[in-house]
Amino acid sequence: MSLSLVETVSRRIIGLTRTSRRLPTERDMSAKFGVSRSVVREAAKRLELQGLLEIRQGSGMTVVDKLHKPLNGALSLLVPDEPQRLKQLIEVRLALEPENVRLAAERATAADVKALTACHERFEATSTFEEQVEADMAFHCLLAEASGNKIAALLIQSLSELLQTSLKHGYSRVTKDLAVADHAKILKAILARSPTAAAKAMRTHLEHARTDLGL
Amino acid sequence: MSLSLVETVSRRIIGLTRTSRRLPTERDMSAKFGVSRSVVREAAKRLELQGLLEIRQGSGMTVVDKLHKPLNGALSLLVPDEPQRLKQLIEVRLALEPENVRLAAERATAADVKALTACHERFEATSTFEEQVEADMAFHCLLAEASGNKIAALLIQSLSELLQTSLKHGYSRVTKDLAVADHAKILKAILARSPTAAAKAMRTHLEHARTDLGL
DNA sequence: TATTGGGAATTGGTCTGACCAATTCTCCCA
DNA sequence: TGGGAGAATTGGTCAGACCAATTCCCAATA
Repeated sequence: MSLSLVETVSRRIIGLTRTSRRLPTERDMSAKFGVSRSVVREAAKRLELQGLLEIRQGSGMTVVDKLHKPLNGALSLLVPDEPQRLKQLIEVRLALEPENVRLAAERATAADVKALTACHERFEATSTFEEQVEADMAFHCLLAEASGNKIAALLIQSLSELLQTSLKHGYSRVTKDLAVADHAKILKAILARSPTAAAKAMRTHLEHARTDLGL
Repeated sequence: MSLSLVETVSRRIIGLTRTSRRLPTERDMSAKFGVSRSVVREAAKRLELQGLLEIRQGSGMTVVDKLHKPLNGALSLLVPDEPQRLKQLIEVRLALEPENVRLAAERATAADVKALTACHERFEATSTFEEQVEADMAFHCLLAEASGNKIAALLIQSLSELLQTSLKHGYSRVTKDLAVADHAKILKAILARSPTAAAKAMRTHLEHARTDLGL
């Protein structure tokens, strides 16, 4: 069973994404690969759905790195009900994130720590709810990156985006200061290279978040 | 900003997937929706990539329920190196699965328990490595289902399939009996409605698995 | 000289119809 | 009744035309 043309062209386009932020046009790639424009379209659309490209009519194709996007789509389809999805998202984070920060306490690089610290300071300075959610989620994503586990990082990125989307509908934060304090404890534990303290602080933080959201 | 035709047709096709296991042909849907065949193709291809359809040349389109597939694809692209991916998969499972079985101990239905028991017995009866891996992974997927958290279930399904794919390359099991005993302990803890014991048993099991794989 | 607006060019989105490749169905023969 | 061959069906690819969104370029005005 040989590869379909679309699959073959998809792989060739992935090769192109490795060397340039902008891709040739559909027509150019069609000529270059010796296939019809519809095959190029299908291949490109596949890569768009996989989070590797962004395609704009009249503008062309940009290479992006959003491999978590497919999971966003899948989870939205899986649990269409938003409150229910929010509840399950929190549960999964309660599983994943303590372990992430435990690993982060062991593995975080100087660059990780620097990014986390900067993000934490940014969070402290936020004023609108939207800014708070964004900075909060960004901190969590950086923690997952610091774990050194790419799969965990992708999962958290997806979960965080879905959470952000859900939180845009009908929620408000009354306890930002508590979250800031929680994050500080997590960061402190990581700086101290104390996995157990980091995991404990994260559990506490997520339970606070769960309470905050009335779940 | 209005929906593209492809997006609109995708949604209409999703509607069709709710009522039938087989879909009309591209040509039929093209006529029915009043759009060109290429739009129907793109819409159908999107749903295929999302794990909702299987499309066969000459045969047509079958509705499936494989929402975890997009994540499989994403993770394969994210961590192309198989040993590295295996390592990270185990780490993520070490985070997710103890929490899954903790919830399962609280929430498992009679049907969950029945399915787990049957799966466990099937695992005991396996002889080839391939059968063992399949039954092992099936047990884990059922545990995640029993947690009542659909998101967790999807994640475990994806991780399990990727694990299975990886294990097809150059691994062999020398400690099936240990795995069977581990599973029995997990099942027993769930039957006893003991979340703490279940989580502990799962951690032990996964550490055994990690050792087994030499990671 | 710099900025803005309008029109042309470019790029993706959709359409149509033709033809190719894989699967299924039907009919006929042993 | 079962198997094989050919026809029909279904998805995969091609080519070219046209539509819709964006970018680019040039000219006019401040």
